[in-house]
Amino acid sequence: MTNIRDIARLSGYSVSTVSRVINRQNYVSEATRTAIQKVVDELDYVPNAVARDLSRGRTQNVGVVLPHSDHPYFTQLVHGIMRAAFEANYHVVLLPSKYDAALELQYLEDLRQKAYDALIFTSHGLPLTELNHYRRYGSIVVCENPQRCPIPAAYAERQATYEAAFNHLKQRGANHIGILASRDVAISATTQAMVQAYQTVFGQPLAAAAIFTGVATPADGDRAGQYFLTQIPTVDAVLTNGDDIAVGMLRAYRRAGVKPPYLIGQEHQLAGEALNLPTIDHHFEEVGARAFKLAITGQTQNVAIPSEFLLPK
Amino acid sequence: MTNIRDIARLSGYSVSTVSRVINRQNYVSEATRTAIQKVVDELDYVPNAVARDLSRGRTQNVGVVLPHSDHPYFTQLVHGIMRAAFEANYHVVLLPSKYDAALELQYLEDLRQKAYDALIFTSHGLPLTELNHYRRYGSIVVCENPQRCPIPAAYAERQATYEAAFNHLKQRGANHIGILASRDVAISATTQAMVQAYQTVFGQPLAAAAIFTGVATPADGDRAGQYFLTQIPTVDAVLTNGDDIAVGMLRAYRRAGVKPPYLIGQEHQLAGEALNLPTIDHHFEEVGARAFKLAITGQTQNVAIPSEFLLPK
DNA sequence: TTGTAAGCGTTATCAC
DNA sequence: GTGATAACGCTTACAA
Repeated sequence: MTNIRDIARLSGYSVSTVSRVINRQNYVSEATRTAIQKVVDELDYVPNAVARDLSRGRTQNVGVVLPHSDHPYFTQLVHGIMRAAFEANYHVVLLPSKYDAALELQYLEDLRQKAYDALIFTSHGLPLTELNHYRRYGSIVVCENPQRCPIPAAYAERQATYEAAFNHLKQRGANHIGILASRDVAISATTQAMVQAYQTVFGQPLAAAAIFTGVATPADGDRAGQYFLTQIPTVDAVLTNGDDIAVGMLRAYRRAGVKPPYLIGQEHQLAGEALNLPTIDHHFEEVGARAFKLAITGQTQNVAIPSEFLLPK
Repeated sequence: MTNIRDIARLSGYSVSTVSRVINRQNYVSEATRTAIQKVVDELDYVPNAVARDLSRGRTQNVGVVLPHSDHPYFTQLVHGIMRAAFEANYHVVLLPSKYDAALELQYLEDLRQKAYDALIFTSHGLPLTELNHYRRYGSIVVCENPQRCPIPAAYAERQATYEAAFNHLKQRGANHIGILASRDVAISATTQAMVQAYQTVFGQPLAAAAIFTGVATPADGDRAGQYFLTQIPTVDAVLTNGDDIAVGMLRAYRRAGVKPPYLIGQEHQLAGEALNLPTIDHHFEEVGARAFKLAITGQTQNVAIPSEFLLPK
């Protein structure tokens, strides 16, 4: 592989002059520039990107940790991150984690090894304090409300919107409500927000049996439907964790020939619109863009983006 | 920043011995290993990832060029690529292109500069011959049928499936058919496949007016609906380029209070299932995984994955 | 305007 | 088992 020293030797100039030419800097005479460019062209030379990164001490890479890549939460977030990263001349590296603590730790170690300038956790299994500990090695941003933990964060402000959704159900006269969630209330801030909003609106805690967790795909929604059909048939309204998931749930009721409960979706996907479901738009693209900006500015700051409760048109 | 030479100096051993310790290699005495490890721990030392990449001459990065990241074709493809990349210990770098030739060229130049070990084009604006030209600098794979161009490719074999779809329409007695496409028939192999399938099934070319292009989002589907409503009201069946897009198109008819034509979707999304639309599953995840494998093995080979025409259950 | 030389932090080869 | 030293390929003070 031909390198900058080869060009220097063959052109008869020094390495630094060659460097100036390939980086289009000043202080090079036109004649010199032409002579060096000629050799560059002849040898089909280009500078090595990795050597540049090493020399500069940064990569312009931002790692994005994703538990899974097939959920709208993550695709929307990634989309927002990419838009902002592109504008700032950064590259987005996708890091699948499956909520595996060992993997998450590996990515933190990669940050420490300067493989990325910053790391964005769209979600995570490790405790926030653990993530926070790695901030000494590089910028880290999470996409959730970090509460008392002083770590940079951009996230959807869900509480008020969940309350609006439950108020909507209350006004419709729903009196036995279920919710669907991705992860258990003990470990997920999102699930906590839903449960908390229920309590605020209805003045009493949500029964544990009314919370169906482990839901990430339409097929899970179907399972949830079967659960409510058989275990809690009196449920008359369900706040699901995705329009797609609501559709999966409806499938179970349709199969059973039973009138489904009133469903509210999330993520503002098309499947919901097709069925005229109310939904919640969390504006995750905006969240992603803001997360990226925090990541490269390195400010310890929290940005909350308000969600929106949407009734079908 | 503490580096391997610091560790060598402080531990009293040489750089090479330190290197052996941090890379867990043999030929190091237990005592030496312990002594060096102690200094490593004290100084909180980790090797620099970029320096390693430079020294090794490769990055374990694969770049994935995406015209846009919000279309199911791309998300499914990326998902498949990520799965395969993860298994092979590669990292996926997302490269947005918007079909911009200058950007695509930039990414090819990045490959040439060894920023990536390989590049996957999920779609592209540049001619295949141009991409092929850059293969001398690194592995390149496209996700379409490259026809006569000898470039590695993994793609969905659509022709037979489009024919199945048109045959389905024929049997239902449809006699005025429209199609929706992302890009013009002149530049898109996908659009060509649809048009060609129509001709094969119906024995005559599809009228140019029956092809509505520039469709990528549900809103575009809505526009397409308005077009057919006002310009070609006799259309009684449309092969759309996405379930989501079909839903957008239905919206236009619903607004106008007009019975919509019979719609076929694509991508096997949930929106289609909600409305009982027939659809086409192109198995893009599998395509992505195969594309990745071609990318790292470097074989000049074409892999065609058959699509599937699906009637609603 | 150009050149020298010291980084950047590893890995790999070969000698001892 | 261990160590010198040469790559890897570039950027950037600083000197001339």
